[in-house]
Amino acid sequence: MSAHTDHAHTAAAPHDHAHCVADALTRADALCAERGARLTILRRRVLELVWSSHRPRGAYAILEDLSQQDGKATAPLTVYRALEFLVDQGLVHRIESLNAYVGCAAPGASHSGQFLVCEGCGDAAEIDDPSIRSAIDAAATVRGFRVQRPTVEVRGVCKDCQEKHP
Amino acid sequence: MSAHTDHAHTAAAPHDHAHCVADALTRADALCAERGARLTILRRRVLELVWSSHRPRGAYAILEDLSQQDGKATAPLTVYRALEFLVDQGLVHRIESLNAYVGCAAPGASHSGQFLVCEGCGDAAEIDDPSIRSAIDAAATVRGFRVQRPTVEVRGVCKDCQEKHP
DNA sequence: GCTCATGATGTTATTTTATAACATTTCTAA
DNA sequence: TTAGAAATGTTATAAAATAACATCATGAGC
Repeated sequence: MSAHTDHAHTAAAPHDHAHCVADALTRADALCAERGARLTILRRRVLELVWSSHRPRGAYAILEDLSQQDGKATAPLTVYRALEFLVDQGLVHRIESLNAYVGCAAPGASHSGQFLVCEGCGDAAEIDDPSIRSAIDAAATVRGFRVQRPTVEVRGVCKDCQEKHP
Repeated sequence: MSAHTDHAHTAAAPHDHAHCVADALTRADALCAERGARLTILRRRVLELVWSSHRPRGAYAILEDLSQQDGKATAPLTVYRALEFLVDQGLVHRIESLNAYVGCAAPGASHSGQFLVCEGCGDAAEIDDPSIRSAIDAAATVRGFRVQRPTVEVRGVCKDCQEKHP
Protein backbone atom coordinates (compact mmCIF):
# COMPACT_ATOMS: atom_id res chain seq x y z
CA MET A 1 0.00 0.00 0.00
CA SER A 2 1.07 3.57 -0.56
CA ALA A 3 2.91 5.47 2.13
CA HIS A 4 0.30 8.16 1.72
CA THR A 5 -2.85 6.40 2.77
CA ASP A 6 -4.14 9.63 4.27
CA HIS A 7 -4.00 11.35 0.90
CA ALA A 8 -6.38 11.27 -2.01
CA HIS A 9 -5.05 9.48 -5.05
CA THR A 10 -3.35 11.78 -7.50
CA ALA A 11 -1.44 11.38 -10.72
CA ALA A 12 1.78 11.85 -8.77
CA ALA A 13 1.12 9.44 -5.88
CA PRO A 14 1.69 5.81 -6.83
CA HIS A 15 -1.32 3.62 -6.22
CA ASP A 16 -3.25 0.71 -7.63
CA HIS A 17 -4.68 2.61 -10.50
CA ALA A 18 -6.56 -0.26 -12.10
CA HIS A 19 -8.46 -0.71 -8.87
CA CYS A 20 -8.97 3.01 -8.66
CA VAL A 21 -10.61 3.08 -12.11
CA ALA A 22 -12.64 -0.03 -11.40
CA ASP A 23 -13.98 1.65 -8.27
CA ALA A 24 -14.99 4.71 -10.22
CA LEU A 25 -16.84 2.57 -12.75
CA THR A 26 -18.60 0.61 -10.05
CA ARG A 27 -19.72 3.80 -8.32
CA ALA A 28 -20.92 5.14 -11.64
CA ASP A 29 -22.90 1.96 -12.34
CA ALA A 30 -24.55 2.21 -8.95
CA LEU A 31 -25.35 5.91 -9.20
CA CYS A 32 -26.83 5.63 -12.67
CA ALA A 33 -28.88 2.59 -11.76
CA GLU A 34 -30.21 4.46 -8.76
CA ARG A 35 -31.19 7.41 -10.91
CA GLY A 36 -32.48 5.48 -13.87
CA ALA A 37 -29.81 7.10 -16.02
CA ARG A 38 -28.43 5.00 -18.83
CA LEU A 39 -24.71 4.44 -18.50
CA THR A 40 -24.38 2.80 -21.90
CA ILE A 41 -21.34 0.90 -23.13
CA LEU A 42 -20.09 3.94 -24.98
CA ARG A 43 -20.52 6.27 -22.04
CA ARG A 44 -18.90 3.79 -19.74
CA ARG A 45 -15.94 3.45 -22.09
CA VAL A 46 -15.54 7.22 -22.24
CA LEU A 47 -15.72 7.41 -18.45
CA GLU A 48 -13.00 4.79 -18.22
CA LEU A 49 -10.83 6.77 -20.65
CA VAL A 50 -11.37 9.95 -18.66
CA TRP A 51 -10.13 8.04 -15.62
CA SER A 52 -7.19 6.55 -17.52
CA SER A 53 -4.99 9.13 -15.85
CA HIS A 54 -5.69 11.28 -12.83
CA ARG A 55 -4.96 14.28 -14.96
CA PRO A 56 -7.52 16.24 -16.91
CA ARG A 57 -7.78 14.92 -20.46
CA GLY A 58 -8.96 16.72 -23.58
CA ALA A 59 -11.95 15.48 -25.54
CA TYR A 60 -9.77 14.79 -28.55
CA ALA A 61 -7.31 12.70 -26.54
CA ILE A 62 -10.22 10.52 -25.48
CA LEU A 63 -11.42 10.50 -29.07
CA GLU A 64 -8.08 9.14 -30.26
CA ASP A 65 -8.09 6.39 -27.65
CA LEU A 66 -11.58 5.42 -28.68
CA SER A 67 -10.67 5.40 -32.36
CA GLN A 68 -7.62 3.31 -31.67
CA GLN A 69 -9.55 0.79 -29.60
CA ASP A 70 -12.06 0.39 -32.38
CA GLY A 71 -9.58 0.53 -35.21
CA LYS A 72 -11.66 3.14 -36.99
CA ALA A 73 -12.22 6.86 -36.76
CA THR A 74 -14.78 8.06 -34.25
CA ALA A 75 -16.56 11.38 -34.66
CA PRO A 76 -15.92 14.14 -32.11
CA LEU A 77 -19.63 14.36 -31.36
CA THR A 78 -19.58 10.82 -30.08
CA VAL A 79 -17.18 11.80 -27.36
CA TYR A 80 -18.71 15.20 -26.66
CA ARG A 81 -22.15 13.69 -26.20
CA ALA A 82 -20.85 11.07 -23.83
CA LEU A 83 -18.92 13.71 -21.89
CA GLU A 84 -22.01 15.88 -21.67
CA PHE A 85 -23.92 12.99 -20.11
CA LEU A 86 -21.11 12.23 -17.67
CA VAL A 87 -20.79 15.86 -16.63
CA ASP A 88 -24.56 16.13 -16.19
CA GLN A 89 -24.47 13.08 -13.94
CA GLY A 90 -21.62 14.57 -11.94
CA LEU A 91 -19.34 11.67 -12.82
CA VAL A 92 -16.90 13.90 -14.63
CA HIS A 93 -15.92 17.53 -14.20
CA ARG A 94 -14.88 19.90 -16.90
CA ILE A 95 -11.85 22.05 -16.10
CA GLU A 96 -12.72 25.26 -17.88
CA SER A 97 -9.26 26.73 -17.81
CA LEU A 98 -7.83 23.64 -19.51
CA ASN A 99 -10.67 22.66 -21.84
CA ALA A 100 -10.32 19.24 -20.31
CA TYR A 101 -12.22 16.63 -18.36
CA VAL A 102 -11.40 14.75 -15.19
CA GLY A 103 -13.13 12.02 -13.23
CA CYS A 104 -15.04 13.15 -10.18
CA ALA A 105 -13.53 11.83 -6.98
CA ALA A 106 -16.81 11.82 -5.07
CA PRO A 107 -19.79 11.55 -7.41
CA GLY A 108 -23.12 11.85 -5.68
CA ALA A 109 -21.71 14.29 -3.14
CA SER A 110 -21.94 18.06 -3.11
CA HIS A 111 -19.93 18.90 -6.26
CA SER A 112 -18.97 22.44 -5.70
CA GLY A 113 -16.30 21.99 -8.36
CA GLN A 114 -13.09 23.17 -6.77
CA PHE A 115 -9.70 22.28 -8.24
CA LEU A 116 -6.05 22.86 -7.49
CA VAL A 117 -4.44 22.72 -10.92
CA CYS A 118 -0.69 22.15 -10.90
CA GLU A 119 1.38 23.85 -13.60
CA GLY A 120 4.12 21.32 -13.03
CA CYS A 121 2.56 17.90 -13.33
CA GLY A 122 -0.80 18.84 -14.80
CA ASP A 123 -2.67 17.22 -11.95
CA ALA A 124 -6.02 18.71 -11.01
CA ALA A 125 -6.78 17.81 -7.41
CA GLU A 126 -10.43 18.08 -6.61
CA ILE A 127 -11.18 19.59 -3.24
CA ASP A 128 -14.48 20.28 -1.58
CA ASP A 129 -13.86 23.02 0.87
CA PRO A 130 -17.01 24.18 2.63
CA SER A 131 -15.51 27.51 3.64
CA ILE A 132 -14.77 28.40 0.01
CA ARG A 133 -18.29 27.43 -0.92
CA SER A 134 -19.86 29.41 1.90
CA ALA A 135 -17.69 32.45 1.18
CA ILE A 136 -18.94 32.33 -2.42
CA ASP A 137 -22.53 31.91 -1.32
CA ALA A 138 -22.24 34.83 1.09
CA ALA A 139 -20.70 37.11 -1.53
CA ALA A 140 -23.42 36.17 -4.01
CA THR A 141 -26.24 36.63 -1.52
CA VAL A 142 -25.08 40.13 -0.61
CA ARG A 143 -25.37 41.06 -4.28
CA GLY A 144 -28.69 39.35 -4.81
CA PHE A 145 -27.06 36.83 -7.16
CA ARG A 146 -28.57 33.34 -7.31
CA VAL A 147 -25.78 30.75 -7.54
CA GLN A 148 -26.23 27.86 -9.93
CA ARG A 149 -22.76 26.50 -10.49
CA PRO A 150 -19.68 27.81 -8.74
CA THR A 151 -16.36 27.12 -10.43
CA VAL A 152 -13.06 27.39 -8.60
CA GLU A 153 -9.86 26.58 -10.47
CA VAL A 154 -6.68 27.51 -8.69
CA ARG A 155 -3.53 27.53 -10.79
CA GLY A 156 -0.32 26.96 -8.93
CA VAL A 157 2.23 24.32 -7.99
CA CYS A 158 1.43 21.21 -5.98
CA LYS A 159 3.42 19.97 -3.02
CA ASP A 160 5.23 17.21 -4.93
CA CYS A 161 6.31 19.52 -7.72
CA GLN A 162 7.59 22.09 -5.24
CA GLU A 163 9.75 19.44 -3.62
CA LYS A 164 11.05 18.20 -6.95
CA HIS A 165 11.91 21.65 -8.31
CA PRO A 166 12.86 23.83 -5.36
CA MET B 1 -27.31 60.20 -12.85
CA SER B 2 -28.27 56.62 -12.21
CA ALA B 3 -30.52 55.68 -9.33
CA HIS B 4 -27.90 53.14 -8.36
CA THR B 5 -24.93 55.29 -7.50
CA ASP B 6 -23.95 52.85 -4.80
CA HIS B 7 -23.59 50.03 -7.32
CA ALA B 8 -20.74 49.20 -9.62
CA HIS B 9 -21.49 49.84 -13.28
CA THR B 10 -22.87 46.82 -15.08
CA ALA B 11 -24.22 46.07 -18.50
CA ALA B 12 -27.72 46.21 -17.04
CA ALA B 13 -27.47 49.44 -15.05
CA PRO B 14 -27.78 52.53 -17.23
CA HIS B 15 -24.84 54.88 -16.93
CA ASP B 16 -22.63 57.22 -18.90
CA HIS B 17 -20.81 54.49 -20.71
CA ALA B 18 -18.61 56.74 -22.84
CA HIS B 19 -17.27 58.28 -19.68
CA CYS B 20 -16.88 54.84 -18.18
CA VAL B 21 -14.71 53.67 -21.08
CA ALA B 22 -12.74 56.91 -21.14
CA ASP B 23 -11.98 56.39 -17.47
CA ALA B 24 -10.74 52.87 -18.09
CA LEU B 25 -8.46 54.08 -20.87
CA THR B 26 -7.09 56.89 -18.73
CA ARG B 27 -6.36 54.50 -15.90
CA ALA B 28 -4.67 52.15 -18.35
CA ASP B 29 -2.52 54.97 -19.74
CA ALA B 30 -1.44 55.93 -16.24
CA LEU B 31 -0.69 52.38 -15.12
CA CYS B 32 1.31 51.52 -18.22
CA ALA B 33 3.27 54.77 -18.07
CA GLU B 34 4.08 54.04 -14.44
CA ARG B 35 5.30 50.56 -15.32
CA GLY B 36 7.10 51.44 -18.52
CA ALA B 37 4.73 49.11 -20.39
CA ARG B 38 3.86 50.12 -23.92
CA LEU B 39 0.16 50.65 -24.36
CA THR B 40 0.40 51.01 -28.13
CA ILE B 41 -2.34 52.35 -30.39
CA LEU B 42 -3.39 48.82 -31.28
CA ARG B 43 -3.48 47.60 -27.69
CA ARG B 44 -5.35 50.69 -26.64
CA ARG B 45 -7.90 50.14 -29.41
CA VAL B 46 -8.38 46.53 -28.34
CA LEU B 47 -8.80 47.62 -24.73
CA GLU B 48 -11.44 50.09 -25.84
CA LEU B 49 -13.25 47.35 -27.76
CA VAL B 50 -13.14 45.04 -24.77
CA TRP B 51 -14.77 47.81 -22.79
CA SER B 52 -17.35 48.52 -25.49
CA SER B 53 -19.85 46.58 -23.40
CA HIS B 54 -19.72 45.54 -19.80
CA ARG B 55 -20.17 42.00 -20.91
CA PRO B 56 -17.39 39.59 -21.67
CA ARG B 57 -16.53 39.65 -25.36
CA GLY B 58 -14.93 36.95 -27.47
CA ALA B 59 -11.65 37.54 -29.23
CA TYR B 60 -13.33 37.11 -32.60
CA ALA B 61 -15.98 39.72 -31.81
CA ILE B 62 -13.22 42.18 -31.11
CA LEU B 63 -11.47 41.03 -34.24
CA GLU B 64 -14.53 41.83 -36.33
CA ASP B 65 -14.85 45.29 -34.84
CA LEU B 66 -11.22 45.94 -35.55
CA SER B 67 -11.54 44.72 -39.12
CA GLN B 68 -14.62 46.84 -39.66
CA GLN B 69 -12.96 49.95 -38.28
CA ASP B 70 -10.01 49.47 -40.59
CA GLY B 71 -12.02 48.34 -43.61
CA LYS B 72 -9.77 45.32 -44.03
CA ALA B 73 -9.38 41.91 -42.47
CA THR B 74 -7.30 41.67 -39.34
CA ALA B 75 -5.58 38.44 -38.33
CA PRO B 76 -6.68 36.69 -35.14
CA LEU B 77 -3.15 36.84 -33.80
CA THR B 78 -3.28 40.60 -33.79
CA VAL B 79 -6.11 40.52 -31.32
CA TYR B 80 -4.79 37.61 -29.28
CA ARG B 81 -1.44 39.28 -28.83
CA ALA B 82 -3.01 42.50 -27.70
CA LEU B 83 -5.27 40.62 -25.31
CA GLU B 84 -2.32 38.74 -23.90
CA PHE B 85 -0.61 42.02 -23.12
CA LEU B 86 -3.73 43.48 -21.54
CA VAL B 87 -4.31 40.39 -19.41
CA ASP B 88 -0.67 40.38 -18.32
CA GLN B 89 -1.02 44.01 -17.26
CA GLY B 90 -4.19 43.19 -15.37
CA LEU B 91 -6.23 45.57 -17.50
CA VAL B 92 -8.43 42.78 -18.84
CA HIS B 93 -9.58 39.49 -17.38
CA ARG B 94 -10.25 36.32 -19.28
CA ILE B 95 -13.41 34.48 -18.32
CA GLU B 96 -12.35 30.89 -18.77
CA SER B 97 -15.82 29.43 -18.79
CA LEU B 98 -16.90 31.74 -21.62
CA ASN B 99 -13.71 31.99 -23.67
CA ALA B 100 -14.19 35.72 -23.40
CA TYR B 101 -12.55 38.85 -22.14
CA VAL B 102 -13.80 41.67 -19.95
CA GLY B 103 -12.30 44.93 -18.77
CA CYS B 104 -10.96 44.93 -15.25
CA ALA B 105 -12.91 47.20 -12.94
CA ALA B 106 -9.98 47.94 -10.66
CA PRO B 107 -6.66 47.49 -12.46
CA GLY B 108 -3.63 47.87 -10.23
CA ALA B 109 -5.51 46.37 -7.30
CA SER B 110 -5.42 42.81 -6.00
CA HIS B 111 -6.91 40.91 -8.97
CA SER B 112 -8.04 37.76 -7.43
CA GLY B 113 -10.25 37.22 -10.47
CA GLN B 114 -13.71 36.54 -9.09
CA PHE B 115 -16.78 36.80 -11.27
CA LEU B 116 -20.52 36.43 -10.95
CA VAL B 117 -21.55 35.37 -14.45
CA CYS B 118 -25.25 35.82 -15.21
CA GLU B 119 -26.92 33.27 -17.49
CA GLY B 120 -29.65 35.77 -18.23
CA CYS B 121 -27.97 38.96 -19.39
CA GLY B 122 -24.45 37.66 -19.91
CA ASP B 123 -23.03 40.17 -17.49
CA ALA B 124 -19.88 39.16 -15.60
CA ALA B 125 -19.69 41.23 -12.44
CA GLU B 126 -16.21 41.32 -11.02
CA ILE B 127 -16.04 41.03 -7.27
CA ASP B 128 -13.06 41.02 -5.00
CA ASP B 129 -14.12 39.19 -1.91
CA PRO B 130 -11.32 38.77 0.61
CA SER B 131 -13.05 35.92 2.40
CA ILE B 132 -13.23 33.86 -0.81
CA ARG B 133 -9.59 34.57 -1.42
CA SER B 134 -8.54 33.68 2.09
CA ALA B 135 -10.63 30.51 2.08
CA ILE B 136 -8.84 29.46 -1.12
CA ASP B 137 -5.45 30.33 0.33
CA ALA B 138 -6.19 28.36 3.48
CA ALA B 139 -7.37 25.29 1.56
CA ALA B 140 -4.28 25.44 -0.63
CA THR B 141 -1.90 25.91 2.28
CA VAL B 142 -3.27 22.88 4.09
CA ARG B 143 -2.42 20.81 1.02
CA GLY B 144 0.98 22.33 0.47
CA PHE B 145 -0.20 23.89 -2.79
CA ARG B 146 1.40 27.19 -3.83
CA VAL B 147 -1.24 29.46 -5.34
CA GLN B 148 -0.35 31.41 -8.43
CA ARG B 149 -3.65 32.41 -9.94
CA PRO B 150 -7.02 31.67 -8.36
CA THR B 151 -9.99 31.69 -10.70
CA VAL B 152 -13.54 31.95 -9.41
CA GLU B 153 -16.40 32.00 -11.92
CA VAL B 154 -19.84 31.63 -10.43
CA ARG B 155 -22.62 30.84 -12.89
CA GLY B 156 -26.09 31.92 -11.85
CA VAL B 157 -28.66 34.65 -12.24
CA CYS B 158 -28.10 38.26 -11.28
CA LYS B 159 -30.49 40.37 -9.23
CA ASP B 160 -31.90 42.29 -12.21
CA CYS B 161 -32.62 39.16 -14.23
CA GLN B 162 -34.33 37.50 -11.26
CA GLU B 163 -36.63 40.51 -10.97
CA LYS B 164 -37.37 40.55 -14.70
CA HIS B 165 -38.11 36.81 -14.95
CA PRO B 166 -39.56 35.73 -11.61
C1' DG C 1 21.48 62.05 -36.19
C1' DC C 2 22.67 57.04 -36.84
C1' DT C 3 22.44 52.15 -35.61
C1' DC C 4 21.27 48.14 -33.91
C1' DA C 5 19.00 45.29 -30.60
C1' DT C 6 14.51 44.54 -28.96
C1' DG C 7 9.87 44.54 -29.01
C1' DA C 8 5.64 44.98 -31.77
C1' DT C 9 3.01 43.96 -35.70
C1' DG C 10 1.97 41.68 -40.28
C1' DT C 11 1.13 37.42 -42.96
C1' DT C 12 -0.01 32.80 -43.99
C1' DA C 13 -1.17 28.47 -42.55
C1' DT C 14 -2.60 25.21 -39.28
C1' DT C 15 -4.20 23.20 -34.95
C1' DT C 16 -7.41 22.55 -31.35
C1' DT C 17 -11.96 22.60 -29.53
C1' DA C 18 -16.80 22.34 -30.24
C1' DT C 19 -21.37 22.23 -32.52
C1' DA C 20 -25.15 21.95 -36.35
C1' DA C 21 -28.22 19.22 -39.05
C1' DC C 22 -30.09 15.19 -40.16
C1' DA C 23 -30.19 9.83 -40.61
C1' DT C 24 -30.30 5.51 -38.32
C1' DT C 25 -30.39 2.44 -34.55
C1' DT C 26 -31.59 0.85 -29.94
C1' DC C 27 -34.17 0.78 -25.90
C1' DT C 28 -38.23 1.08 -23.11
C1' DA C 29 -42.77 1.48 -21.64
C1' DA C 30 -47.42 0.80 -22.89
C1' DT D 1 -45.01 -5.52 -30.66
C1' DT D 2 -44.86 -1.48 -31.51
C1' DA D 3 -44.93 3.49 -31.29
C1' DG D 4 -42.10 7.05 -29.15
C1' DA D 5 -38.08 8.50 -27.05
C1' DA D 6 -33.38 8.24 -26.33
C1' DA D 7 -28.90 7.18 -28.09
C1' DT D 8 -25.65 6.87 -31.67
C1' DG D 9 -23.83 7.47 -36.53
C1' DT D 10 -22.46 10.60 -40.31
C1' DT D 11 -21.03 14.61 -42.64
C1' DA D 12 -19.96 19.14 -42.52
C1' DT D 13 -18.81 23.35 -40.39
C1' DA D 14 -18.00 26.79 -36.80
C1' DA D 15 -15.30 28.82 -33.13
C1' DA D 16 -11.10 29.58 -30.61
C1' DA D 17 -6.23 29.61 -30.50
C1' DT D 18 -1.42 29.08 -31.98
C1' DA D 19 2.92 28.21 -35.02
C1' DA D 20 6.45 29.92 -37.91
C1' DC D 21 8.51 33.36 -40.09
C1' DA D 22 8.84 38.21 -42.20
C1' DT D 23 8.77 43.05 -41.55
C1' DC D 24 8.37 47.29 -39.11
C1' DA D 25 8.88 50.57 -35.21
C1' DT D 26 11.13 52.34 -31.19
C1' DG D 27 14.30 53.80 -28.01
C1' DA D 28 19.03 53.33 -25.75
C1' DG D 29 23.65 54.10 -26.65
C1' DC D 30 27.14 55.90 -29.52
